[in-house]
This record gives sequence, structure tokens and C-alpha cells, in this order.
Amino acid sequence: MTLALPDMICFALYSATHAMQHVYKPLLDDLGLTYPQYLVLTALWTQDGQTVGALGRQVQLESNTLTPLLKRLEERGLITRTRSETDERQVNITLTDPGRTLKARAAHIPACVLEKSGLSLDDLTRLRDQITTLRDHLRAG
Amino acid sequence: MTLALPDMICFALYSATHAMQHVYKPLLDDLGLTYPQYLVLTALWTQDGQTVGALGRQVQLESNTLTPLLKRLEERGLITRTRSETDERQVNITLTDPGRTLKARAAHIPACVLEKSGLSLDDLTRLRDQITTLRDHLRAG
DNA sequence: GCTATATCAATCGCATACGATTAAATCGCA
DNA sequence: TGCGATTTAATCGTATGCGATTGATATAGC
Repeated sequence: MTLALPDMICFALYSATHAMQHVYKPLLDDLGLTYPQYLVLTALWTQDGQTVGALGRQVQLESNTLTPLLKRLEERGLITRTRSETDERQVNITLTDPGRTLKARAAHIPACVLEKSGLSLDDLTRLRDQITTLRDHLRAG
Repeated sequence: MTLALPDMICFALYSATHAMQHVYKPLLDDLGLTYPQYLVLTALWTQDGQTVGALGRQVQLESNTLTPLLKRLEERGLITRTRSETDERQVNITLTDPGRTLKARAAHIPACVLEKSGLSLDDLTRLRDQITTLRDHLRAG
């Protein structure tokens, strides 16, 4: 492990993440979404009505980042934020009709990214699993 | 390619990058550096005296991000920023003595990260090369 | 029941990221 | 040579990220 950028796994991840977001940018611009907003909506499309904390555990963000992001999504009319009745500390995030409708307009994005990646679906899946394993090791260590 | 967070290669990269920065955080706190500042210094430790543009091409950042970051490194006395004499548009970034000295104090970091990754050096190297290949495909596409 | 503790979202401050624009300097080409 | 196009860094505005703190609510233990 030398101390040079091209040799560093951290820089490979860092620059690949940026390159990935660059690929997503024009696709998300069509939906008027930023990349983290897209991740949050993806979590909600899978399971609606989650609390801020539950969303944060999925996308790996804290309330200090999520709260402003969710307020922007609420201003755009894609979600609603309501205090939980059973536990007033929690805030439930629920998709609006436009928020739900957006899922269909995002459905083509994964295929676009697969195509841009220049890899086969099998190779990309294997790579994803290896990166996920590394991430879990890093979190655990 | 489904539209769910755990299945998305982009989210694997995104969350692994965050996990990696979380591992670096305490190591870089000891040096008083942020993660992008560390990347910039790493590039300078390999080759001193680069222009803002050359640094940006390496760490994949534009002057809009680099200029404030470099000003902070200059305030901390780690680098100097001087207009090029041959081309007044360019600004040369040069390490100061403290900036050079910091390299030795950062030398142990790669081994720490390797250990936290839970992977062998061979596995990590292979994974790094695959991620780099993906990044280059994404940039090219 | 009552209080110390814990949990949850929000807020604040600072440092990235990045699109768009600007200003200065250099280059290209007639 | 001269002038429009290009390059380079800086600036501006918006949106993350994140450490630290705060305020409100819920829980646990006595």
C-alpha cells in the first residue's frame, strides 16, 4: 500500500462515486432530483411511510443532512412530513401522488447506468457484492 | 437491475465511500486534515509544484472546489499559492516544510485502512483495479 | 410517580461538490 | 500585428455531509 492516488482503494471508490454521479446527473435532471434525493425516494418507493431515522439507516445519513433534504422534497410536493401520533419524537415520511408517480419515470435509469458501465450485468453484480462486502467490513471494523 | 437500494451498484459505491471516509476520519483528525485535503496533499507528496488545474485533474475536482480548499491549506501553512511567472493564468501549488513533513506522519494510514478492510492486500488490489476500470468506463461513456 | 437517562428530529457551523458565470491572460489565425 | 476564441483560476449560489448541540418526548429504575 503506497501513498499515491492511483494505488489507493479509497481514491478508486471516491473517484468512481463521482463518475457514477456524473452519469446519473442528466438522468436525474429530467426528474428535477439530486442524487441523494433520488436515493431517499428509492427507499420510499420500496417502503413508504418510514420515519426519518429509518430512512437515515438505509441511505446512511443523519437527521442533520436528511431534515433539510426532506424539507426540499416536501416543498416540491413529493412527500409529506407528519409527526407520529404514537411517538411525538418521530416524523413519518409519506409519498404524495406525484412522489409515487415519479417511480415510473425513474424506471429506465438502472438500464441506462448498466449500459454506461461497459460491464455485463453479471460482472456488475459481482462487483457490487464485493464493494458491499468491503463496506460492511469497514463499518464493522 | 431493480430499483432498490441494496441492488444498486451506485449505492454500493456511495455507501462504501462514506464507510471509507469514516475509517479515515480519526486518522486524519490526528493530522488536522479533511479527506479531500488529504487527497490533494497526497498528489503533492508524489509531485510537488503542480498547478491548480493539474491537481484538479488528479483528484477530479474543479477550481470552484479546489480554490477554497487550497486557501485553507495555505492558511494552515502547509502549501503556498503563487502565480506562475511564465503563464499568469496559472497558480502553482508548492508544499512548505511543514507540508512536506506531514507525509511521514501519514505514512501509517494505508496499513491501518488495509487492516480495517478485512481483506487481503491481493483481494483489495484486485477490487481496486475493478473499481478503477468501472470508473474509466463511466467517464468514457 | 418521579427523576435521570435515552432517543429522535432539528439546528448550527464548517467544508466539500458542482453548475454557471466572470475576469484575466494566452493563443490562433488571418 | 491584431482580435476573437480558448484557457485558467476565481466567484457565486445551491445542495449535500457531518460533528456538536439543543429541545421535546419517551423510557427505565427506584
